[in-house]
Amino acid sequence: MPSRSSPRTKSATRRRTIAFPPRLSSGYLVRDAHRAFQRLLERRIASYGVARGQWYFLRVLWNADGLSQRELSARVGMMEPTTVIALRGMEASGLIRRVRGDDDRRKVRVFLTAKAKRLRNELLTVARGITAEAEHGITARELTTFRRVITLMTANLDRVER
Amino acid sequence: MPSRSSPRTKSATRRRTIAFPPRLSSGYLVRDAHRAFQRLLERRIASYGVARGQWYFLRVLWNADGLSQRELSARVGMMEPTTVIALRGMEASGLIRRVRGDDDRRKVRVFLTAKAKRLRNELLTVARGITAEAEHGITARELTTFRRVITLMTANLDRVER
DNA sequence: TCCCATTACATAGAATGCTAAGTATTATCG
DNA sequence: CGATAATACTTAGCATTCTATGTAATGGGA
Repeated sequence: MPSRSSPRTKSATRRRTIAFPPRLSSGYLVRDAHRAFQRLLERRIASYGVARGQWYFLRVLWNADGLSQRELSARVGMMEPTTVIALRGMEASGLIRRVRGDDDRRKVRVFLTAKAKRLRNELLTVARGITAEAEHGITARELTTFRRVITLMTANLDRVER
Repeated sequence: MPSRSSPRTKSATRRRTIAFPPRLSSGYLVRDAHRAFQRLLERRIASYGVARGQWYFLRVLWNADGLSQRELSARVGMMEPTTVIALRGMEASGLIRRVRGDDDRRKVRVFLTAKAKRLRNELLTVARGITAEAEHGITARELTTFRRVITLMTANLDRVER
C-alpha cells in the first residue's frame, strides 16, 4: 500500500522522494542481527545468574584477571561509568572482587572469584553454541567474507569519527 | 601473561580451557559494528533535533503514515512500551500527532507533521551517507554475500527462539 | 616543597530498551 | 443481553549505556 518508491508515477511538481529500503541498509541489517544475538545470549546465560551486561566483562577477565577498571573498560569497549555499574552488579552477585591498588591507591584491580572462574568453560560453550546456530547453513567461504566485510565496516566507521 | 589458550603447556590435571577469541565470534563482530553505526548515526542526526530512538520510527512512518501504535511497533521491531516512550518524545518535539481512532477508540493512529515530512529526504541522505562510508573499500560481490549472510544469521537466531 | 595538571574512579542524569501488570474499549459466546 | 475474553495502549520499574561532571590520589616542574 505505501508504494515505497514509484517515482515515475509521481507528478513532476512533487519533489522526488529518496528510496532507501532497510534491506539495502547495512546498518539496519547489522542492528537486526545484533538484537537477535543479544536476545538469545541473554536468555541462555540468565540461568547461570549472569546478566548480558556482565558477560562482556567476564569474557575479558577470563583471559586477563586482575586488570584495573580503566584497562577493563578499554578492552571491553565500554565507557568507564558503564564499567562501574556492571562491576557493582558483578561484585554484588559474587562474580568479582575489587581490590584497591597497594602501589597506586587510585587504581582498583578486578579479580574473578572462584565461582566466576568455574563458569568459564560452560559459558564459553554456550556462546559457541549460539554462534554455531547463527552460522547454520553458511559456508566457510561466506563466513570468511562476512568477517572481513563487517570488520572493515567497523573500522571505516570508527575512522570517520576521528 | 594471560596466554589466551596454550593447552599443551597446561598440566594434565587442569581442565582444558576453551578458546573462543572475539575475532571468531560473529556475535562480537556484529556488536562492534552495531555500536559503530549507532554512534555515527546519533551524531549525524542530532543536529536535526532527532534522537536515535526516534529515527527508527520516522523511517517507518515516512513510508506508512497513519499507522496504529501496534502496527508501528511491529514494523519497527520494538515492544509497545518502547514505542509509547519514543512517540511521547516525538510528539513533544513536534514530529508527530497522535489521533484516537474514530471507529475503534482503543487505537491511536500516528501521523507525521509537516516538519517531520520535510526532514525525510535530508535524513535519508544522511543515512545513505553513513552506509556509503561503512561500505568503502568493499566490492559489490562482497556486499551481496555480506547481506545474505547477516540476513540468514538473523533468521537462524529468530527461529531458534521459537 | 608546593601548586597544579594528570590519572583513576565515581556520581548524576538522560536515553533506550525490556518485562510485567494495569486500564479502557471492543468482540464473542452462552 | 451480559459475562468474559481479546485487543490496544499505558504505566511502573528495571537494566544498560552514554555524556558531563565531581573527587581523590599521584606526579612534575618552578
